[in-house]
Amino acid sequence: MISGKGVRTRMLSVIEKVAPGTLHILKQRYYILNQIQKVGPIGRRALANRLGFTERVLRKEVEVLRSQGLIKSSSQGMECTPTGITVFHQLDKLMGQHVQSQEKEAKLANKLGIHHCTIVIGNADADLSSAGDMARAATEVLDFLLPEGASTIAVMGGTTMVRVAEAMDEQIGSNRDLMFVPARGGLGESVDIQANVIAENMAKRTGGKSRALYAPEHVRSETYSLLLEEPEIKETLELVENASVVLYSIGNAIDMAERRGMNEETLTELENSEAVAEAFGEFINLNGEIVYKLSRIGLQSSKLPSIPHVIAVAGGKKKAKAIEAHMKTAPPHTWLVTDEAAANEILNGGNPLK
Amino acid sequence: MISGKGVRTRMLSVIEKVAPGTLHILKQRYYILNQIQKVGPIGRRALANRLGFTERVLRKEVEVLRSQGLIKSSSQGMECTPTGITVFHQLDKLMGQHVQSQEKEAKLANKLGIHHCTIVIGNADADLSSAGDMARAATEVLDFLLPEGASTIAVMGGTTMVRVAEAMDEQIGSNRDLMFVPARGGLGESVDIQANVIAENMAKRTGGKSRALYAPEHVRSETYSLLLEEPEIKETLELVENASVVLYSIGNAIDMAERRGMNEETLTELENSEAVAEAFGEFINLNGEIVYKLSRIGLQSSKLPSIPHVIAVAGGKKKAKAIEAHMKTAPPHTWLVTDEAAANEILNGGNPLK
DNA sequence: GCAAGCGGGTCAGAATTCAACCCATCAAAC
DNA sequence: GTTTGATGGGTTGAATTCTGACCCGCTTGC
Repeated sequence: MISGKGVRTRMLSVIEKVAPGTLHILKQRYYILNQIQKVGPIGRRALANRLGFTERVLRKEVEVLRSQGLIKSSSQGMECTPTGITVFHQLDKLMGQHVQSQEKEAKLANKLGIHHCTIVIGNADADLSSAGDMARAATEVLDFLLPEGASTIAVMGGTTMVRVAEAMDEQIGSNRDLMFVPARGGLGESVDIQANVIAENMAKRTGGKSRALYAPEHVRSETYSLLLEEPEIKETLELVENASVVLYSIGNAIDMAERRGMNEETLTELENSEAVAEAFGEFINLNGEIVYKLSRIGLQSSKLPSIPHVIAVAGGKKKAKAIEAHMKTAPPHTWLVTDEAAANEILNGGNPLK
Repeated sequence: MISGKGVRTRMLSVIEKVAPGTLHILKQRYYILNQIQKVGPIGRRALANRLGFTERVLRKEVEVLRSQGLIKSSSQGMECTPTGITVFHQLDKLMGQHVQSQEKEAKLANKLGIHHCTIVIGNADADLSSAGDMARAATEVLDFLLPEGASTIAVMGGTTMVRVAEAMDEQIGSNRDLMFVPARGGLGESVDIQANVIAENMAKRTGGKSRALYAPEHVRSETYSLLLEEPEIKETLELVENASVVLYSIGNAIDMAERRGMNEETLTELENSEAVAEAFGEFINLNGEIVYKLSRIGLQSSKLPSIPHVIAVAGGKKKAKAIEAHMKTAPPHTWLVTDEAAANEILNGGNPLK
């Protein structure tokens, strides 16, 4: 028998699939109703500041809510009507797990210019449990976004992704026909954290299939074009381009460069160009500009906008700058899974009280 | 225990309340997916014609659906992906009763420039049962739109509204605190079909409250302003202006004029000005322009855009022209409840095959 | 009385939507 | 083999909406 919670979750999932962005709108208005109800009569500017919205955006939302008779305005500020309170409670049940840290998630998503983010408790730098929590949260997001039937999921490598793979189980694969493919060729990492291995591991855990993508890192351009014509590689690359989800992590530029054993010269180059973040083998500076690129085979970050679902997993205070930089180039529908330490750092320089 | 259907209905209702317009979007895409799946590979123009959308609008919708991986395009046209079929079936369960006549409702709503309409089987001119069906459909729409808690409903008079009142029961009133008010003062009708009586009847049937609005029809302007200051009238009028729903019917201009015993002179005037429809005591021509107005006390049609929910009930082949004319001035969020005879007449001059 | 905070108004530029085209291409009919 | 019709996709300009940055009059609490 289907539980009420199951019905609701599945239902929102379908709606988000058919009308992408609805969940975003519902979340925003949920946060607004929640705050208005909790903080009592409050003004537009104060509320906008609280939720990290601009005044004008919040104003438009508020106008809708008022036209629906959910809130009313007076000279003291805005407050919920009885109808508004009732609707809020229903909405509360409806949204369930999708609104946890609530205001903080809204503020963070807003600041980063993306629609959704999930914040788990802790600091991935310090305690291992929050890394596991992020991984679990990532699989929940995946479970929410994926429809029944066949889907292709492009995955990247890295230690974070290893954890995500470990958090997966046959629940994800039930009623689904999943194909995991590495989003990029080898990036010089050690074997156990390579995308190939992770894709295979995910497939094993969820009862799905996987493909490998073996492509040497440094090749001359003639070899490169020949490689792309290899049937096996070509097929896999097509799968990657048409994937319905891409699952990846964001790293610190210097850490990643070292882990990948890049030479002294390149390291200096990266430092000079002020690279702070790495994702998809691309090193970017604080402005989100690509300053160095590894391996041209596989998914480029420029292709992300055309992938239906994009899930980024990264946490820990030390990764805050990298996340912030990366999100400047990420498409708005990117779903970030992070932890409180990173969130606080991004929002207000690490001060959780502000 | 809450049935699955109940959960779904209530849930969509909450979503529509918080994010008005969502249901409209879901419906549109439901119709599109439905057609694409049923008719097989089909082109943009052919599909747009089928559903009564303009090509450009359908194109935007289709682009969203494709970006979500629900449909794919080839030189033969568009068709559903396996994912799309699965999602459609889920959406089908989800929408349930909200999509009955499907394509026809979409076409009609589109042609009239409104978001929703409900079409019941039959011809209200010929058989009485479809008048009852419309009334029942209207109460269902009301049940869907109304939140829990307190709401004010402004109602008009007329035989159609009498039927709507008869279709109401305590189900509508459960968990709700309803107040029915006449939207307008007396319009010269016989007592049993006056808004006052209908409001009282609705209140009785749903366990709610009602207010009366007694205001003479023809008054000099001094008397008029004095009347508006009468506490009892003033209060009721404020309730009307702040109503969350207005429920009314549309009539044929000449029929209504006769029923209200208007004099020969005025009748001639109406004929000369080519009045075809009447609603809210306002007579309008084919272009939706007001050519004559009864009673200036109460809700004006110009105030409709600011009322959260607007439900119009009118059917029968003879009312087609009136409905069409009236909808030219009605706000887009008006929800029309009509019958097949009127719908066919409006869509293609009465030919149901076209 | 006064300042702070409130809702609401305004206005220009950016972004998006929409209609009305045209075009190369493909498939089926001739 | 050619023609014809329908396909998806591109483009352009008008209309609309969104959004940011203001200002204003008002109420409220000090």
